[in-house]
Amino acid sequence: MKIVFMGTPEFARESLQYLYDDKYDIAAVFTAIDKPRNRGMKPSPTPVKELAVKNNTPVYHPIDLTADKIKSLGCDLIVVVAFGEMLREDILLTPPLGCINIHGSMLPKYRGAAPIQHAILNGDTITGVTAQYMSKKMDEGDIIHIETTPIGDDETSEDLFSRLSRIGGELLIRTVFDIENGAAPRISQNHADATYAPKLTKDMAPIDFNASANEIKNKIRAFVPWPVATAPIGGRMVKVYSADIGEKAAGELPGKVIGGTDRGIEIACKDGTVIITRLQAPGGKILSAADYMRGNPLV
RNA sequence: CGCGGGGUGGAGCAGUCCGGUAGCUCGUUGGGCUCAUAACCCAAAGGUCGCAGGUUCAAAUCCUGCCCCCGCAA
Repeated sequence: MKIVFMGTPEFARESLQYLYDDKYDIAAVFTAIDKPRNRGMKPSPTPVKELAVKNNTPVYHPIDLTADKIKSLGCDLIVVVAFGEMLREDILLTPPLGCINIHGSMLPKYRGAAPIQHAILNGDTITGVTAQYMSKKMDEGDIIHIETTPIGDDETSEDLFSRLSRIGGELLIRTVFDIENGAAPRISQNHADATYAPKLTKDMAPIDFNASANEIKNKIRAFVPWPVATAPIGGRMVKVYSADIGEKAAGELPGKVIGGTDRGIEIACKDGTVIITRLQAPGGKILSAADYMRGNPLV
């Protein structure tokens, strides 16, 4: 079983690690080009590239991605996990066993770039990982397996990412095994139930306090570790990393900083209050609300 | 050489522009008050002001070099 793996971020790295651990023959890895990242903006390799190099696997970039190239690699199967590039149809048709993808939601829910964040943003209590055969259109392929998992009340996208990346890795192994043995199901999606999960952007970060406490808390959880929800406190925008729902009834003007308690910084919203418990001032570290309040004004 | 913010008792910050005995909130320790308290009152301890060099009668503060942390990019 010879596999070509395509992926870019941490989430994909985990899946690739599972393939290595199970001794699959990785003919080549495709990943995004080294991009300027981190402080200093120096070009650095993607997590997938780092792992591939460590395992002496040839690394290619999207510019090398042609059907001829895939043919020359002689692979049986292409595995795509969070690659960030669409595959053209001629490439999809090249490997004898097809192209499969691991997606961070229960398809057809949350097709698109940010399924994990949107599941939390919407307050879902369950999500999952889908293994699908890839089709021409994004995340519309036939489903092979779905593995579900509950979402915790205080779980952030960061937490869920790390859990789903492991679940995804295990699911991938199971899926590849089934394909190898001709036992993989193929269930077409019910397109009428499809929802979409577009990429989050920075301009979505400011919290709208005219929303309910529940919606605000979900947004805060969904936006960690990026782009991180923001709120105006003490005359500047601070990043909010966690919050609880207050008990007070509605009444104050939404967005008004009511005050600080031992639990955190309480801010009015549409149907009550939210209590910010961890936050980060511009240029500063992430602090508990109690630490923050010792040296920073609330108004 | 990409851009910007920051490093000050245990925690979070002010003071730096305009050099002149290091301050605030909290914590810690001791004492007091109280039926009682994480509340209140009194007191105390605790700091090479990131590191090194320079200027100066005098440097947290001005100059030079370095280290570390945070944000911008996804």
